[in-house]
Amino acid sequence: MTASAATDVRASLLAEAPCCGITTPGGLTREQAETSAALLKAVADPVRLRLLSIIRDSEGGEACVCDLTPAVGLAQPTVSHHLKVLTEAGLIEREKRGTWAWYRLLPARLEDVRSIFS
Amino acid sequence: MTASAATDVRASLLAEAPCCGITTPGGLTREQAETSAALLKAVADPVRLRLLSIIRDSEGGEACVCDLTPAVGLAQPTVSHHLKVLTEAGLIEREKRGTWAWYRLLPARLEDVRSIFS
DNA sequence: TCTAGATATTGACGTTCATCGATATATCCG
DNA sequence: CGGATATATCGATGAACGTCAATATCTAGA
Repeated sequence: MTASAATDVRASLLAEAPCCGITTPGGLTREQAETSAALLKAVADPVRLRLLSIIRDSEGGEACVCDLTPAVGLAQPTVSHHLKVLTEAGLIEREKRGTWAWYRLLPARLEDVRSIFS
Repeated sequence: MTASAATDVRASLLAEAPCCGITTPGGLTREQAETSAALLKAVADPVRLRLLSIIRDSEGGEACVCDLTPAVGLAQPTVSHHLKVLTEAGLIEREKRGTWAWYRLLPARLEDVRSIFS
């Protein structure tokens, strides 16, 4: 039996299912779901939510690691790790000024998060 | 040294930090962050996003496990597990009719997710 | 160039999580 | 009652994750 034949078999089994009407594929493809879930995973952490919140409420809309580390009460490498996750998700950006690294929100990406559930 | 004295010491160290201005506490408390993160964790999974999507797009706004299991292509206990996570997060509700269990969205809770980033 | 301080990276450890097979529970029907 | 079907629970397993200590990298200033 070929792979596509197996797919057809499953489709027909679905059609015969006693409790179900038409099987809707759902508006979300596997790829879309994985993309959205990856973005949501980046914000589904209490420390990262607090980091975003602190950056947003900081004067000038930016904060350096020397602010963030004591504010969340975790070790500096841990904070650096969380900032990296947020940066790779496109939610914040990093600007190095002198010895310090300043982080700012990227509002467009936060809008992407909102749009997942709209 | 008492615990509160240690807190004072850390506060003074913060005030002395060379790169920082006023240390803003951020609009989010530890508890609020944990509550929001718990809700986000429930939706930060590709399978659960697809389950929500399929339920939303199903006729009558409800779907049974016999629909959902083949639709996501995972084992039935796995789907049951994800539905339990969504139910405990308050995002869906379960109604048993005969042998089948039907799941429906709870829009108010989805609004809670949206409000986290508004 | 050398030292000190700020941040990033690495490696390890314990926990949480997604998944599945086996099994239990519950409902319908003959 | 007994068999068949739908769903939930249990237990195990491997992967992903959060955290930290140690270390590396980079910059400013003497």
